[in-house]
Amino acid sequence: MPELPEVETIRAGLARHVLDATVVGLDIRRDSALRRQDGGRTEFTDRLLGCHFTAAVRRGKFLWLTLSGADEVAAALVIHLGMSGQLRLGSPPSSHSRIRFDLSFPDGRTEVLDFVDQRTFGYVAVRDLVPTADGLPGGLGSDRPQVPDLAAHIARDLLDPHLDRTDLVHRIRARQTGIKRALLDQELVSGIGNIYADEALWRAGLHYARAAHRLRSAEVNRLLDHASEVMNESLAAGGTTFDELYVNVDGDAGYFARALAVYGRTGANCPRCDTPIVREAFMNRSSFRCPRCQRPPRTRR
DNA sequence: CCCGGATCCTGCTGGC
DNA sequence: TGCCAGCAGGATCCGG
Repeated sequence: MPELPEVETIRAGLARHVLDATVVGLDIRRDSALRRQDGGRTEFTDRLLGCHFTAAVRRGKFLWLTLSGADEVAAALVIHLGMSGQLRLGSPPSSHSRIRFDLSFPDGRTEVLDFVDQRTFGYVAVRDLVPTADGLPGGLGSDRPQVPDLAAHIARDLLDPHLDRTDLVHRIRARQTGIKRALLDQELVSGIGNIYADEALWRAGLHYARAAHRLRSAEVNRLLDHASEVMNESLAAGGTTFDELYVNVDGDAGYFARALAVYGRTGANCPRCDTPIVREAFMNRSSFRCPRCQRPPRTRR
């Protein structure tokens, strides 16, 4: 399940391997992978063929390759991995490959880039770039103040040097909802998914249902520090690989799964106090927590 | 406007 | 052994 560290690992891989590559061929194997493409496969093909990639950029879980070519409008190939999307370079054919990109490099070398996606929540699309609301760079990997229209509503993430932390804390505390729901809201702060939300809450000793507006600024700041710390640690380990639905562009797994304290560890002992970790349904998904380190809030009546 | 629940999808797993 | 319910969860859509 790619969250910020996994998407960033993939972005860095693309930045290393496909910049300056020209798209010389496309094999669209499943139309639904283009469901966010205006004009469908025709427009996708027309806008992409002959372009080359100029930068690999990321904001939260959104990834894009900026394009240079015949198109007069600034555009990018937007990639959202959903929950099982992968980008693979020079990998053997996969039955879950949705789009294949034939790339040609200035030195004459060729390579195939595959968008692989088992559970099909991911998508790719060529979209226009629009100015950022704050005039600051659109994401990690580019100095241009532009983002794809599709990602214009997505907030900056915790690894973004232009994130306004004071404003973020203020906006989280203005929410009439539980703290985990706020952490997962990509319009508040992007990049955090179920895994890193649970890990950050465990590190901070907070229950997922604690009311966001009842937390002190210092508590929210501490929680965000933990979230950014756990994601940086994961990034250093190449991300979290559970069930092989996440690998980097070279097909390698990440090693952070072994460092998780609570996520997916039902019945295992809390690393801090040895109490068995519990799993609970919350927001239509699983939440893992230590029942001792993360006590439920008293319900108001 | 804000909040929260339902929904899309596929493949694997566990229970009977 | 075979079948089927349940589970995994990104973002988005819609109703209250």
